[in-house]
Formats: sequence, structure tokens, C-alpha cells
Amino acid sequence: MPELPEVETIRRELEPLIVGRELGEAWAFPHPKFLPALEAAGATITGVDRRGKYLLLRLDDGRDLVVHLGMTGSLRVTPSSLLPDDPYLRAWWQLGEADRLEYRDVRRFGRLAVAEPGAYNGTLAVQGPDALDPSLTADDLWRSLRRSRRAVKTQLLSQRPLAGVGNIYADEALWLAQVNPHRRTVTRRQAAALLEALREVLTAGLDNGGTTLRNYRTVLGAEGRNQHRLACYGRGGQPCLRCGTILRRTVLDSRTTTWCPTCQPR
DNA sequence: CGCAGCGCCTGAAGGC
DNA sequence: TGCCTTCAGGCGCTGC
Repeated sequence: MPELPEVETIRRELEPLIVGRELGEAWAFPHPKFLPALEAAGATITGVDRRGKYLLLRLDDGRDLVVHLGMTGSLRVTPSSLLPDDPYLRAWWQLGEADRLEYRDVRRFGRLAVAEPGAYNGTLAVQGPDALDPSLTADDLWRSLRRSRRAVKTQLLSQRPLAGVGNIYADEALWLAQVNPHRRTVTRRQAAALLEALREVLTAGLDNGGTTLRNYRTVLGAEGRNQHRLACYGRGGQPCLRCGTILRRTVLDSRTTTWCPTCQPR
């Protein structure tokens, strides 16, 4: 599931492959989530940016091709001499003379949009600052978390206090900061520890090329390596690496959640 | 406006 | 072997 480290890894690989090139003929899977791909045909890509889990392909007409990878989305660049041959392709664009940019998404949780910056819809329009934005302070996070009474983990996943965190890195950061995911209020000290932990686990994920549990691949087709470094996510029933207590696995707002009842007391 | 609940999707894994 | 059920979960949408 592409979260900030995975999307940033993709962004870095994609940028030198597509900037300055023209999107020619386009095709989209016939569904409203993917048909906006056709609106980008004819534009030239001037940059590749990221906000939270969203990729923003800047176009020379002033608009952005917005790409969300959902749970199973990936991008790749293929020679256009090879015909599209993949039942899970959801969109493609001829790229320059020789290549094709392909968007693949097995489960169709992703989506595409073409929009003016500043005229975004949905989560992208209301999400908080990027989790790695250095101007975000612990006090900002504390104040933001205080505005809602939802569980702290649910707030992280909402993308509103900060953007880019999904289920894996939320569990990892809450464990590292020793904050219980069910808490509805956090102290200033906990907010500071949480921000530091978030940045640590996201940076580690990025340094490891992302976390591949099943579908995630980089643009060049590589798997990430961070799945071997997870301390908490997916380790329910196994001992806490810090204190040895058996990690608990619960469901919080319909998200599987793993936490240590000793290190992260309610 | 906040938020709870639901639906979307399909391959993998496990039970029998 | 094969059928069935359960699970993974980000986000848009609806309605209170």
C-alpha cells in the first residue's frame, strides 16, 4: 500500500524518465476514476511533485495530472513497441516517440484527476502539510490533534493533521513514540514524540526504498526492503521488540491495528 | 461541520 | 482438488 515513502520513491524514479516529454495518445479503463487520464493527452510534463500520497504531474498547460495509487497502484515506463498486454492496466499515455507511461491498479482503489492547482477536490484539497515538511512543528501537530476527538490513529490516517501516513507507518510511529493508538487526546510531549517518530519511520522507509508486502513496486520494478525492518505492523501475537510483551492486534475504526499493551498503555 | 457507516475491488490464504 | 469464506484498507459518498 503506497504511503509517503513508497510514493516518494516512485516520484524520484519517475521524474528523470518523464519530465520534458509529451503525453500523446491516451487510453483509460472505462470508469470515472480513470477516465480523467484522457484529459492529459497532448500536454508536456514539466515536473513531478508529491503531496502526501498524491503524485502531481505538472503539465505545461498549467494543470496537474493527479495520481493516487490506492492500495495496489503502480506506474511504469514501457517501450511503445510492446503492445499493452496486462489485464490490470487502468490507463496509459504515449510518452514521447518511443515509450508509454502505464498506470496499473489491480484492485482499482486508486484514481486519476486533471485539475488546476488550487482547485483540487476531495482529500487532496483538505489534507494537512506533508509529514516531512520541516516547517511542521510539534506544537502544530498537537493543536491539530486537539481539534478532533477521534482516536489519534484515526486522525493520522485522515491525512488532516499531516499528509502521507497510512496504516503501516501509523502503527510503526505510534509504537516508536509509545503512544496508544486509541487515545483521543495526546499531551504536548506525546505529540512531539509522535512527530519525531513519524519522521523517523517515514525516513527509514524511504531509505529502504519503501515497504513491499504484496503489490508495491518501484517504477523500475524493484521491491522495497523496509518490510524486513517493521517493528510493529503485522507482528500481532509476537513479542514487542522493546519489552517482550506479546503485541496486541485489534481493529480500530475498521483498520487492523497492532500495539504493545505495556509500552503503549491506554 | 464532524463523523460513523458503508461500498468499492480482487488475489491470496485458510478451512473443510 | 476445488469450493467457499475471510482478509487486506484508502478514500469517496451519504446521512445523521
